[in-house]
Amino acid sequence: MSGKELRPKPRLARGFRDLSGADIVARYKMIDTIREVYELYGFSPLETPTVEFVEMLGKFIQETGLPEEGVFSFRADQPEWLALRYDLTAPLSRYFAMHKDLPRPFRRYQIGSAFRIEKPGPGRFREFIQFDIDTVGSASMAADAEICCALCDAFDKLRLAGMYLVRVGNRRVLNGVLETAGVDMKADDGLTATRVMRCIDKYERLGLKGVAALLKQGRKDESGDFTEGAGLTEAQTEVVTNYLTASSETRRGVCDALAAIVGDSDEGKRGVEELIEMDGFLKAAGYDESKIIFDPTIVRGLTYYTGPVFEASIVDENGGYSSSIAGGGRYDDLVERFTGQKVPATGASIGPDRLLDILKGLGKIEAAITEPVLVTQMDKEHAADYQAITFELRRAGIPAELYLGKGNIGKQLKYADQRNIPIAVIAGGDEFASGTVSVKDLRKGKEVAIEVAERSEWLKHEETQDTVPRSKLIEYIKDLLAAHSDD
RNA sequence: GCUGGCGUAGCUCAGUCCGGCUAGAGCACCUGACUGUGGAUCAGGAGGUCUCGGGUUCAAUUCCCGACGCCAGUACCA
Repeated sequence: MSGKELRPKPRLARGFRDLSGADIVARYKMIDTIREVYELYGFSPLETPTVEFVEMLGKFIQETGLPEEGVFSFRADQPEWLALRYDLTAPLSRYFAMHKDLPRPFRRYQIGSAFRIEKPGPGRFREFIQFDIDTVGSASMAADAEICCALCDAFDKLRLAGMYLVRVGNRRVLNGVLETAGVDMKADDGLTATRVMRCIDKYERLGLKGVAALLKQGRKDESGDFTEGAGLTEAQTEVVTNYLTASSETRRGVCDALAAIVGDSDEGKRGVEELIEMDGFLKAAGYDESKIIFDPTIVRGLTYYTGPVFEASIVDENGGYSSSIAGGGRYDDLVERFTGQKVPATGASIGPDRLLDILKGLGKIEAAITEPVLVTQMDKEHAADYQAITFELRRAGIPAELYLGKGNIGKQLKYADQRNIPIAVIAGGDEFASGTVSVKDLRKGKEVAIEVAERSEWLKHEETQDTVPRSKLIEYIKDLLAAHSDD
């Protein structure tokens, strides 16, 4: 009575959400589908903890000794900073470095939440799931090609065939192009290089002109906010835009076009070579340009990529790329941080939250949850019988629930109605006297209700309920459920 | 982070410009009409520190300042 102002208001921390019922079932279904594909490719599951030392995540600022912004970090019962993982790739590197006896190459898939302190937006949260697949310890382009194929298979299995495209770029090619253009990638700690990546990453949204502006002096957007440019010269910018517009009907054609642009750069030549190799593996595996293409505008914003980079997007009806549903690439330096040894690695990450939104939007996933049969309680003295009926149904494999609240039969049926329960079992004095039970077909009742206005008339509709011998109950309900699933 | 918009019942919102009576509506919820039957209908009920804090005023949900939160755009995102 006095504690009202002490009572906390129920609320959620910014960027977090509750999920329930059908949303979760849909998620499980989607994840299962992808998992089957990954296992078919020979990847096996791995789970790592949600919490890591902030140092393991590489999100630690040397000078200040504090965690970087953007990570959820805290100190619990020890002096060292802990953090919620920021992605699944850094924990994978840690795991690989910790277990020297792992068979190499090490191939795993992992699904789990990652956490980032970022501005939440539509479909963007501070806790989100990632579904990663990686091969650690293989430098072969077959590993990269295979990752792309696995993504395609997963999307196909999710009934997205023909609606997506996996696009592949290569960091080495871009580095080569910049080298040829005379951009000093090592200058100012790679800041210029980073900026160039980020500009190109915005190509889809800003177009060639916007990217060109960003590459040079910078660009003012419509809200008046000025974004600093990468500071390239006119001539250098032209080389980059040339690179971005290199295209061809075939992957091999893109390689040829790129070869002409990278000039004498060894790094660039090697990048083109990698793409040619990938193309060979993809062809041999049977994946043509309808699924996987080469696209120079794919660079990815992250700095750690060292070779091929991938991005899977939904293709809208204008042929544009609307939403990105997976991304990844080769990162040969990530394990080196721990072991000092170069370990080549490549992988990709699907964003299940966004993918699920898309699947729902396209009606590609039915998110129905199985509601149980409800056994209602009418007479207290028959409580044991209701219990018995409920377990009888369960033992027959029929999901069933005994009504555990209080209230008369009307209230119990209302509960069933709200929960979308298909069938209610009703038994009172009449039924017990004659050794029967009544079975109410709530779904049919719902259909009938649409056309009936008068209550008296609605109660007259007797086809929604049947009284059957107790011994026939299971059989009757099974038939009824089967009839439901038919339509 | 920056710019703009918005914070009134569980939800969607009116009222606020131009300060004043008991702050409203729809949906949802609860009770009853209906005794052993969901929906619809009808009648009734409950639910609000009008985001929070300060200021102006006889008087603030309304005007002013600040904080926080939400939405949109933009930036950032190993």
